[in-house]
Amino acid sequence: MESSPERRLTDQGRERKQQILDAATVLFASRGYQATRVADICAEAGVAKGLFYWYFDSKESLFADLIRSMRLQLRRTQGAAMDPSTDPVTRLRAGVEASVRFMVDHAAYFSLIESERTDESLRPVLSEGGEIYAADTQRVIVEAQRAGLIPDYADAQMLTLGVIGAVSHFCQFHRNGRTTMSVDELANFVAGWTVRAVGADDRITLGG
Amino acid sequence: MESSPERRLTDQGRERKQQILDAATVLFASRGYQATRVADICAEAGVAKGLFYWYFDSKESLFADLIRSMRLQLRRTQGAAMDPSTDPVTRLRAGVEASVRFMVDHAAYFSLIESERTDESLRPVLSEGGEIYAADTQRVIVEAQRAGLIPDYADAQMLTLGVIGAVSHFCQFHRNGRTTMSVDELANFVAGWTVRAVGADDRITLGG
Amino acid sequence: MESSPERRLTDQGRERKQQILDAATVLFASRGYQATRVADICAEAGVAKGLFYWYFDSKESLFADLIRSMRLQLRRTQGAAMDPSTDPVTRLRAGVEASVRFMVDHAAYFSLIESERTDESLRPVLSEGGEIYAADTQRVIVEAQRAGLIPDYADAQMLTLGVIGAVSHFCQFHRNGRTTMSVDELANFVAGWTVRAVGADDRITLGG
Amino acid sequence: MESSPERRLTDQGRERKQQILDAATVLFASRGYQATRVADICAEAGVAKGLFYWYFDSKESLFADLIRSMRLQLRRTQGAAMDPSTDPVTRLRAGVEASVRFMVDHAAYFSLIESERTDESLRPVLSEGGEIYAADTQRVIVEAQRAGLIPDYADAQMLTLGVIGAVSHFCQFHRNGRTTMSVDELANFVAGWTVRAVGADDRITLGG
DNA sequence: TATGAATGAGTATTCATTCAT
DNA sequence: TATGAATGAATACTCATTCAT
Repeated sequence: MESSPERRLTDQGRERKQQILDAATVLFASRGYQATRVADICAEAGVAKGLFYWYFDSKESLFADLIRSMRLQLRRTQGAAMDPSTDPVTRLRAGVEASVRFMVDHAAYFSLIESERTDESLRPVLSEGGEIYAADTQRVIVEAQRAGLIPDYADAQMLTLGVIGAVSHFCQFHRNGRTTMSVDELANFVAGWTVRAVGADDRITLGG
Repeated sequence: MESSPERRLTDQGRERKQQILDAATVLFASRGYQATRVADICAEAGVAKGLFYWYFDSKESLFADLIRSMRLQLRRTQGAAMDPSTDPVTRLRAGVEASVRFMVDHAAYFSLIESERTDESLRPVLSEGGEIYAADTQRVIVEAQRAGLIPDYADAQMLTLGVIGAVSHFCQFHRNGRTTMSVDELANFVAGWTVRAVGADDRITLGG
Repeated sequence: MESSPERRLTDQGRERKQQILDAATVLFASRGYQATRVADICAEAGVAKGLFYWYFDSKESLFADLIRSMRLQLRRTQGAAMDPSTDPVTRLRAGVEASVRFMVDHAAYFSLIESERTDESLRPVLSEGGEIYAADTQRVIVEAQRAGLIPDYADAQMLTLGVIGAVSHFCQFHRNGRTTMSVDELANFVAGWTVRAVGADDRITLGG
Repeated sequence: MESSPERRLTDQGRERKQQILDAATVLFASRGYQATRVADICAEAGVAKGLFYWYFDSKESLFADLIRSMRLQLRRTQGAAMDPSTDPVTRLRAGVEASVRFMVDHAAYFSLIESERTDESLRPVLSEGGEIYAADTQRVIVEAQRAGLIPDYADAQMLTLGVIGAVSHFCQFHRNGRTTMSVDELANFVAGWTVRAVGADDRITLGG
């Protein structure tokens, strides 16, 4: 459960750790969590198997590290995109677009997150940080509802889940080559899709 | 790849096979495919380990059987719900509602399908029948676009992917206890969500 | 260890048993004892798996039956070929030739016997009847020694082992396609080989 | 097919590998290849089961290693015994004697090689190096024929097969306790047997 | 820090044999 | 006699993790 041994790492140490993280990222993304062996990761990273456990407590904890770091970046990116001076729907749209761009760029990580959901041992790790990432989205939806820009089809939480799910799903499709849209087109399409789905008047934001 | 040994099953045989399938369903759903041992399935079904291989070629082939059967039922259920005498958007709405109801009833199976996507060995099995199920949905969307009930935000395939993804996603949320909606409320909500998302005028169908 | 259940077989029963024996013969010879499954034998014989155990106690006992029957036939054939009115070396030669002919005709069985020698479970079965078959050979060698036709290079038992080994070995080579000799040439060659090896004057018997 | 993972072994590593090889040798020889479990080998060697696969790719590959090494040694031993300055028949005799001595000393290995011939999976391994070992024997036989020391009863290849077969057969008998000859007696006897069998004048070499 | 040898629990599948019908 | 469903012991191989150096 715990991520990694608390160690003061030298510069070389940080580098080594990153090598291992990078190797794991590539392999997890292409083969999945289960099918990726610790031995593979070490081989890919060019380090001995024993060293893995100097930097990480376990394969699972490495995975958790990866997920956490990715979610954090996603949240930052999304947050940065939502200009507080704009109206909530515009912010929702901007957040979705930024999320799509980020997810597509880091498609490998996110397909992982989505795919390993029923792995019993990973469930805690995976469900852990979801809410944090969702918080910003939910906030704009609540604001939009208060401002009367979104009807009360459902409570904000449900709409938030829908938005996040849609972003993730469409990015998966893109990753799997099931659409030929460019990233820009995709971002725009998904933003439109979610804005309409939550019940905001599409034209308002388009015209804005 | 192949499902199961070709055998003429007696009534008792069919029953036994079903026992094993049922046991597998329960366990796969709660633990995932990987974490479920053939031995567990047999214990749960109350049969000897060897008998598993009398009815199935492998753990994987049983899983494939399960998926195939579930997809078939889903398609039938959805198809039956779409009254051809109604307009496309109404049919879309009806299909989505039926899908939601069915998926929630069989949540265990579908969480599996969604979750095991990166398991290398299962990828072929899982991607195999996806398109078939999507066909009916895509058809109504195309019709709706031709009838001018849905704008050309995107091509029908992309919208179809979105609809299916939304249904599946919301059902997952329900299964995970992340919403307190009743099934009826959920079905209605998801139908509204998708109809709005594809760009249909929500009121038309609501008023119909 | 015991061969088969003592049963009074009907005509049909005897036929069925023979079907199974025939099937086993073919399969044992081509795949070896271990690699031949009881299920394979039954499939080849066209009977249900359960029936096997009506006619035989076990896979091993069937094998024992096969071996015994083959050895018996070999001994009869060899015995018939050794004309008691001729001198011992001539008889040896005749016996070897007959053995070679028989073994080559039934190469499949004998390669089995030779090959499964270290299979722990088969050792008793396989070593059981060897002496019986050797007895006739040993007798002529003893006679030949007494008659001064063979020097005392070694005791008769050792020479007998050598003769039998040679017959079996050369027949294996023939079976494996390692010689292009015809059966007649082979029989003649092996007879010459053994007669010389035991130390008999080759010319005597050739001229006889 | 391949023997073992390519690894640079430390001294300790070589030792460990040898421990496992030794254990396997003993067990294969007494129980046969099939009946010997990897777990048995490891227990006998006093190492954990997993370590087996650090040094060997599979049970089969270990067996192949064993066979190859033994054949190589046999050939060297035999070759060293055949003094090139002597006549071919003397060399044949010397080679046979050396082979017998070596085989009796390493009876365990060779009974294996002879016995596992029909094991489907081992056939390639077993037939692989047979010819190499035979080459030296065949050479002296050809020379002897050219020198007129051996009549043309048969082509050299057939005679070679016979010689090798005889050596192997008699050594089996010795191993099985079917003769009470000492190793020296056995070596001398088998040499005489083969030299006579190929048709060389026994006395020439005895007098030499 | 770094290595790689060592550990051992864990698992899908096979197959001779038994048994109810 | 005949069937084929049911049993369960047996086994090679994997891989996360630990440890001596």
